[in-house]
Amino acid sequence: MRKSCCEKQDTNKGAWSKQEDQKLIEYVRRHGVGSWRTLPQAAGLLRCGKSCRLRWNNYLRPNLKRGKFDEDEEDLIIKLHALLGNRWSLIAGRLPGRTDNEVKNHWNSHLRRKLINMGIDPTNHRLSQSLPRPLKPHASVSGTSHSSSSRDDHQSQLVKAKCDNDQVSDAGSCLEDPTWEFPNLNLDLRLTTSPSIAIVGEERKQINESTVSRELDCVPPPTLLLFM
DNA sequence: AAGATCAGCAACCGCAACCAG
DNA sequence: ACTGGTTGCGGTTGCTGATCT
Repeated sequence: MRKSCCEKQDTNKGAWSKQEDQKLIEYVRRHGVGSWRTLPQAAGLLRCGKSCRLRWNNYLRPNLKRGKFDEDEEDLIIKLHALLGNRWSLIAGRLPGRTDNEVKNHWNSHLRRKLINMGIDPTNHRLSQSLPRPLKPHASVSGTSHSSSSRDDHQSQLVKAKCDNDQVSDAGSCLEDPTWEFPNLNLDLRLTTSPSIAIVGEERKQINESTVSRELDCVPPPTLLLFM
Protein backbone atom coordinates (compact mmCIF):
# COMPACT_ATOMS: atom_id res chain seq x y z
CA MET A 1 0.00 0.00 0.00
CA ARG A 2 1.32 3.37 -1.03
CA LYS A 3 2.10 5.76 1.76
CA SER A 4 0.37 9.06 1.70
CA CYS A 5 2.61 11.94 0.76
CA CYS A 6 2.49 13.26 4.30
CA GLU A 7 3.83 10.01 5.73
CA LYS A 8 7.08 10.27 3.81
CA GLN A 9 10.19 10.69 5.78
CA ASP A 10 12.12 13.91 5.50
CA THR A 11 9.04 16.04 5.28
CA ASN A 12 8.40 18.82 7.74
CA LYS A 13 5.16 19.10 9.61
CA GLY A 14 3.64 21.79 11.70
CA ALA A 15 3.89 25.52 11.40
CA TRP A 16 5.53 27.03 8.34
CA SER A 17 8.66 29.09 8.73
CA LYS A 18 9.22 32.39 6.96
CA GLN A 19 11.87 30.77 4.81
CA GLU A 20 9.47 28.06 3.70
CA ASP A 21 6.81 30.63 2.92
CA GLN A 22 9.31 32.60 0.91
CA LYS A 23 10.37 29.56 -1.08
CA LEU A 24 6.79 28.71 -1.88
CA ILE A 25 5.89 32.26 -2.85
CA GLU A 26 8.95 32.52 -5.03
CA TYR A 27 8.25 29.24 -6.75
CA VAL A 28 4.62 30.06 -7.45
CA ARG A 29 5.61 33.50 -8.67
CA ARG A 30 7.91 31.89 -11.20
CA HIS A 31 5.91 28.85 -12.23
CA GLY A 32 2.36 29.41 -11.12
CA VAL A 33 0.24 27.05 -9.07
CA GLY A 34 -0.43 23.43 -9.92
CA SER A 35 1.46 20.14 -9.89
CA TRP A 36 1.38 20.20 -6.13
CA ARG A 37 2.77 16.71 -5.97
CA THR A 38 6.03 17.69 -7.57
CA LEU A 39 6.13 21.27 -6.38
CA PRO A 40 7.83 20.70 -3.01
CA GLN A 41 10.87 19.09 -4.54
CA ALA A 42 11.05 21.61 -7.33
CA ALA A 43 10.75 24.44 -4.87
CA GLY A 44 13.24 22.96 -2.45
CA LEU A 45 10.69 22.43 0.27
CA LEU A 46 10.61 19.52 2.68
CA ARG A 47 6.83 19.48 2.66
CA CYS A 48 4.19 17.33 1.06
CA GLY A 49 2.23 18.75 -1.83
CA LYS A 50 -0.94 18.89 0.17
CA SER A 51 0.69 20.99 2.80
CA CYS A 52 2.01 23.39 0.16
CA ARG A 53 -1.37 23.73 -1.51
CA LEU A 54 -3.05 24.40 1.81
CA ARG A 55 -0.47 26.94 2.82
CA TRP A 56 -0.71 28.73 -0.48
CA ASN A 57 -4.49 28.73 -0.72
CA ASN A 58 -5.13 29.72 2.85
CA TYR A 59 -2.35 32.15 3.65
CA LEU A 60 0.03 33.03 0.90
CA ARG A 61 -1.99 33.66 -2.20
CA PRO A 62 -2.66 37.27 -3.04
CA ASN A 63 -5.90 39.13 -2.39
CA LEU A 64 -6.65 37.27 0.79
CA LYS A 65 -8.70 39.26 3.25
CA ARG A 66 -7.44 38.60 6.74
CA GLY A 67 -8.94 39.73 9.98
CA LYS A 68 -12.37 39.90 11.50
CA PHE A 69 -15.49 39.00 9.60
CA ASP A 70 -17.90 41.87 9.36
CA GLU A 71 -21.59 41.51 10.06
CA ASP A 72 -22.55 41.31 6.42
CA GLU A 73 -20.11 38.48 5.89
CA GLU A 74 -21.47 36.65 8.92
CA ASP A 75 -25.02 37.07 7.70
CA LEU A 76 -24.05 35.74 4.33
CA ILE A 77 -22.28 32.74 5.81
CA ILE A 78 -25.32 31.88 7.89
CA LYS A 79 -27.62 32.17 4.93
CA LEU A 80 -25.37 30.21 2.61
CA HIS A 81 -24.87 27.56 5.25
CA ALA A 82 -28.62 27.20 5.53
CA LEU A 83 -28.74 26.69 1.81
CA LEU A 84 -25.61 24.68 1.12
CA GLY A 85 -24.72 23.03 4.41
CA ASN A 86 -21.08 22.44 5.21
CA ARG A 87 -19.86 23.15 1.72
CA TRP A 88 -17.25 25.55 2.91
CA SER A 89 -15.53 25.99 -0.39
CA LEU A 90 -18.76 27.04 -2.03
CA ILE A 91 -19.59 29.38 0.82
CA ALA A 92 -16.11 30.84 0.78
CA GLY A 93 -16.46 31.36 -2.93
CA ARG A 94 -19.13 33.93 -2.20
CA LEU A 95 -16.91 35.80 0.22
CA PRO A 96 -14.15 37.54 -1.68
CA GLY A 97 -10.76 37.07 -0.07
CA ARG A 98 -11.95 34.47 2.39
CA THR A 99 -10.86 30.85 2.37
CA ASP A 100 -12.88 27.77 3.08
CA ASN A 101 -10.71 27.03 6.09
CA GLU A 102 -11.26 30.50 7.47
CA VAL A 103 -15.01 30.33 6.94
CA LYS A 104 -15.15 26.90 8.49
CA ASN A 105 -13.16 28.00 11.53
CA HIS A 106 -15.28 31.10 11.95
CA TRP A 107 -18.42 29.05 11.73
CA ASN A 108 -17.23 26.52 14.26
CA SER A 109 -15.86 29.03 16.73
CA HIS A 110 -18.32 31.92 16.42
CA LEU A 111 -21.38 31.50 14.29
CA ARG A 112 -22.36 28.07 15.47
CA ARG A 113 -22.30 29.21 19.07
CA LYS A 114 -24.10 32.39 18.15
CA LEU A 115 -26.96 30.46 16.63
CA ILE A 116 -27.08 28.06 19.56
CA ASN A 117 -27.32 31.00 21.95
CA MET A 118 -30.22 32.28 19.91
CA GLY A 119 -31.96 28.95 20.24
CA ILE A 120 -31.32 27.96 16.68
CA ASP A 121 -29.99 24.58 15.73
CA PRO A 122 -26.87 25.35 13.66
CA THR A 123 -27.08 22.11 11.75
CA ASN A 124 -30.49 22.70 10.27
CA HIS A 125 -31.11 26.37 11.10
CA ARG A 126 -34.36 25.60 12.84
CA LEU A 127 -35.42 26.83 16.20
CA SER A 128 -34.38 24.36 18.83
CA GLN A 129 -37.63 24.75 20.75
CA SER A 130 -40.88 23.97 18.98
CA LEU A 131 -42.44 27.14 17.76
CA PRO A 132 -45.11 27.55 15.14
CA ARG A 133 -43.84 27.87 11.62
CA PRO A 134 -43.77 31.34 10.17
CA LEU A 135 -46.92 32.33 8.43
CA LYS A 136 -45.11 34.00 5.61
CA PRO A 137 -41.53 33.67 4.52
CA HIS A 138 -39.07 36.51 4.47
CA ALA A 139 -36.11 36.99 2.27
CA SER A 140 -33.29 37.46 4.71
CA VAL A 141 -32.11 37.18 8.23
CA SER A 142 -31.88 40.81 9.05
CA GLY A 143 -31.02 42.37 5.82
CA THR A 144 -27.55 43.50 5.04
CA SER A 145 -28.05 46.96 6.37
CA HIS A 146 -27.14 46.44 9.96
CA SER A 147 -23.46 46.90 9.58
CA SER A 148 -23.56 50.02 11.72
CA SER A 149 -25.22 48.27 14.61
CA SER A 150 -23.28 46.57 17.31
CA ARG A 151 -23.07 42.83 17.52
CA ASP A 152 -25.40 42.84 20.50
CA ASP A 153 -27.87 44.91 18.57
CA HIS A 154 -27.66 42.47 15.77
CA GLN A 155 -28.20 39.58 18.10
CA SER A 156 -31.13 41.24 19.78
CA GLN A 157 -32.64 41.90 16.40
CA LEU A 158 -32.32 38.28 15.59
CA VAL A 159 -33.74 37.20 18.90
CA LYS A 160 -36.60 39.59 18.35
CA ALA A 161 -37.13 38.12 14.94
CA LYS A 162 -37.21 34.72 16.53
CA CYS A 163 -39.86 35.82 18.99
CA ASP A 164 -41.84 37.30 16.14
CA ASN A 165 -42.30 33.91 14.61
CA ASP A 166 -38.78 33.61 13.42
CA GLN A 167 -37.49 34.91 10.18
CA VAL A 168 -34.01 33.69 10.87
CA SER A 169 -34.37 30.04 10.17
CA ASP A 170 -36.56 30.23 7.13
CA ALA A 171 -33.93 29.18 4.70
CA GLY A 172 -32.67 26.26 6.64
CA SER A 173 -35.83 25.26 8.39
CA CYS A 174 -37.18 23.81 5.23
CA LEU A 175 -34.19 21.52 5.06
CA GLU A 176 -35.45 19.45 7.93
CA ASP A 177 -39.12 20.04 7.44
CA PRO A 178 -40.72 16.67 6.80
CA THR A 179 -43.19 18.30 4.47
CA TRP A 180 -40.43 19.90 2.51
CA GLU A 181 -38.19 18.04 0.16
CA PHE A 182 -34.94 19.45 -1.03
CA PRO A 183 -35.07 17.91 -4.49
CA ASN A 184 -38.42 19.49 -5.19
CA LEU A 185 -37.09 22.92 -4.50
CA ASN A 186 -35.54 22.98 -7.94
CA LEU A 187 -33.47 25.79 -6.61
CA ASP A 188 -32.74 27.92 -9.57
CA LEU A 189 -29.69 30.02 -8.86
CA ARG A 190 -29.62 31.30 -12.37
CA LEU A 191 -30.52 34.89 -12.92
CA THR A 192 -30.00 35.31 -16.57
CA THR A 193 -28.35 33.62 -19.47
CA SER A 194 -27.07 30.17 -18.68
CA PRO A 195 -29.03 26.99 -18.14
CA SER A 196 -30.73 26.66 -14.80
CA ILE A 197 -29.16 24.87 -11.92
CA ALA A 198 -31.10 22.64 -9.66
CA ILE A 199 -29.58 21.36 -6.47
CA VAL A 200 -30.81 17.82 -6.49
CA GLY A 201 -30.87 16.29 -3.05
CA GLU A 202 -27.94 16.18 -0.72
CA GLU A 203 -25.84 13.98 -2.97
CA ARG A 204 -22.67 15.91 -3.48
CA LYS A 205 -21.88 14.21 -6.71
CA GLN A 206 -24.99 15.56 -8.32
CA ILE A 207 -23.90 19.13 -7.90
CA ASN A 208 -21.39 20.50 -10.27
CA GLU A 209 -19.83 22.74 -7.72
CA SER A 210 -17.67 24.68 -10.07
CA THR A 211 -20.70 25.43 -12.17
CA VAL A 212 -22.72 26.46 -9.15
CA SER A 213 -19.85 28.61 -8.04
CA ARG A 214 -19.60 30.19 -11.44
CA GLU A 215 -23.33 30.79 -11.50
CA LEU A 216 -23.26 32.27 -8.05
CA ASP A 217 -20.59 34.63 -9.24
CA CYS A 218 -23.25 36.21 -11.42
CA VAL A 219 -25.58 36.66 -8.50
CA PRO A 220 -25.02 39.42 -6.02
CA PRO A 221 -25.50 37.99 -2.56
CA PRO A 222 -28.65 39.92 -1.64
CA THR A 223 -30.33 38.73 -4.81
CA LEU A 224 -29.31 35.20 -4.12
CA LEU A 225 -31.09 35.41 -0.82
CA LEU A 226 -34.37 35.97 -2.54
CA PHE A 227 -34.30 32.32 -3.43
CA MET A 228 -34.11 31.27 0.16
C1' DA B 1 1.62 34.93 40.39
C1' DA B 2 0.50 30.45 38.85
C1' DG B 3 -2.27 26.96 37.18
C1' DA B 4 -6.60 25.76 34.77
C1' DT B 5 -9.70 26.51 31.26
C1' DC B 6 -11.32 28.45 27.05
C1' DA B 7 -11.26 30.25 22.37
C1' DG B 8 -9.27 30.90 17.97
C1' DC B 9 -6.67 29.39 14.38
C1' DA B 10 -3.29 26.79 11.53
C1' DA B 11 -2.40 22.54 9.91
C1' DC B 12 -3.06 17.52 9.27
C1' DC B 13 -5.58 13.49 7.74
C1' DG B 14 -8.71 10.63 5.26
C1' DC B 15 -11.77 10.26 1.72
C1' DA B 16 -14.06 11.30 -2.53
C1' DA B 17 -13.93 13.36 -7.00
C1' DC B 18 -11.59 14.04 -11.05
C1' DC B 19 -8.74 12.89 -14.90
C1' DA B 20 -5.64 10.69 -18.03
C1' DG B 21 -4.03 6.49 -19.89
C1' DA C 1 -15.12 0.33 -18.24
C1' DC C 2 -11.26 0.11 -15.34
C1' DT C 3 -7.21 1.69 -12.82
C1' DG C 4 -3.89 4.52 -10.65
C1' DG C 5 -2.32 9.12 -9.67
C1' DT C 6 -3.52 13.80 -8.32
C1' DT C 7 -6.26 17.32 -6.36
C1' DG C 8 -9.73 19.33 -3.44
C1' DC C 9 -12.80 19.24 0.44
C1' DG C 10 -14.44 18.75 5.06
C1' DG C 11 -13.67 16.92 9.69
C1' DT C 12 -10.62 16.95 13.28
C1' DT C 13 -6.59 17.83 16.05
C1' DG C 14 -3.28 20.32 18.51
C1' DC C 15 -0.87 24.50 19.55
C1' DT C 16 -0.93 29.15 21.41
C1' DG C 17 -2.53 33.20 23.53
C1' DA C 18 -6.21 35.13 26.42
C1' DT C 19 -9.03 34.92 30.29
C1' DC C 20 -10.53 33.15 34.60
C1' DT C 21 -10.00 31.35 39.35
